[in-house]
Amino acid sequence: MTAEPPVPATSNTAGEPAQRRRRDAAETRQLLLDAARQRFARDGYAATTVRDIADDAGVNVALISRYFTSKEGLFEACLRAAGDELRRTTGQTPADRVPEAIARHIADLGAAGLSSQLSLLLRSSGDAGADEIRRGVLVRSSEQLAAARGWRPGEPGSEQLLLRAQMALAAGIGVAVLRSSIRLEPLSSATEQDLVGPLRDLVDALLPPR
Amino acid sequence: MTAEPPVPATSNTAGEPAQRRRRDAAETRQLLLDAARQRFARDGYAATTVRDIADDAGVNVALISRYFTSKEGLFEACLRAAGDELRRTTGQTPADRVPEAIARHIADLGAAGLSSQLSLLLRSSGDAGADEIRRGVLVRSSEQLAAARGWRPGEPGSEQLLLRAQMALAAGIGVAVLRSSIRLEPLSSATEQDLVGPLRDLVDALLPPR
DNA sequence: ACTAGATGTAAACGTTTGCTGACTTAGCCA
DNA sequence: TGGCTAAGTCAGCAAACGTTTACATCTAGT
Repeated sequence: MTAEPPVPATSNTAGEPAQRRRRDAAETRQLLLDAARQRFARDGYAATTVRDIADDAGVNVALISRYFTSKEGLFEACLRAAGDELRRTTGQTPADRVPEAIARHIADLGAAGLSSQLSLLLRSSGDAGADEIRRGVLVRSSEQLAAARGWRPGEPGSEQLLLRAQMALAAGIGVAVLRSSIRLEPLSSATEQDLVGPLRDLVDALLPPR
Repeated sequence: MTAEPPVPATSNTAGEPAQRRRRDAAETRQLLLDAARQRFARDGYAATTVRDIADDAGVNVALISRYFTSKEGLFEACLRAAGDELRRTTGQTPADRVPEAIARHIADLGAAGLSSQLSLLLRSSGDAGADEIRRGVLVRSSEQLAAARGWRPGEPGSEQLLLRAQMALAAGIGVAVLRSSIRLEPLSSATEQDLVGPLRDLVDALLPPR
């Protein structure tokens, strides 16, 4: 679980460390982020304890407070990371490739956990600050999604387009949760190839290509 | 666990009580169910305390243990109620009216809380029993949804249809949560009329009418 | 009217939670 | 090599949690 073989101190100047340094604040931070994202996405905020996260990361509990101030702070950091990831997808993807990109996100159940980053956006912490971050992430992503199909801010009559983009986003997130958290079969065992077809139909129906 | 809830023992012949009887086990049970459903759907299982629920219902905390054995038992009861409601929709609705039915569920943010019953299906309690109930509800509902478009159990090649039905269900639940729990605008303020069009496009794209 | 049992109340129990402060250890440079 | 600081450890606190226990009060049947 945790026992890492002792590693001699390396005077690594530039190269990425092949082995983990025994004390490395940046890496510890990242370990906590990864563990927290998975736990929060799968079990929700309130059901996850800081001791769970610390154990998963193989790190002492007190370091959560040190690096992220509080459990809330850790959650917000996870949310920001998921937001960056999602915005990268909805922003940098050509309009006709969006279904494939969403399918790739949803399908990735692995340790990288793109799917869990999606599920995270559905989890609430009860904290106003975190809720605002999540809402911002979702608004920006849906706006980027809508913009690819012709939506422009304030333009009359294009409000419908934003609404439809948010529904597409909701659909993607719903599928991700039912897959990775609820583990509904056969949805849970479906491969990326199984998902991309229906997702294309779904996205094209909600946001018709111009 | 053996404790069965005490029988209501109301000798009410026919007429519904115009005013609440000062002591009425059946009504107290229902008050707890309603309050719990809303709380669980909006805040999740772990974030909801039994004291919250009891206060919302205007009832003493200890009565949760009396009528539902435990917090878990109350959650399972909520899930069963939501399952009955959902099965009624997916089962009794003509195939071409499914989008309207889903839209009606999602749109209903009121006290009746059809929307919260949908959101509830996305919430996990961490308990194996509750998870099994929820999975059963979702499986049966998606099977009914798929059957309306030609799916038959075990029929080769129709597995795709079940997968698509589950994705449609996931989409509906995702929209419900983003609306009622996350309160994402403009999705949250959209009316039933705003929702039914996109939902029809979505359902028809995933499950083409035969 | 009386009583037994159903219904509701109040207070506390033991556990788990997030978080903190004092402490120890490792890494780095003079 | 010493020593200073960053990084990590440890034990424990106060609050909140679900649940239980002992008690009070209402209702229905006789």
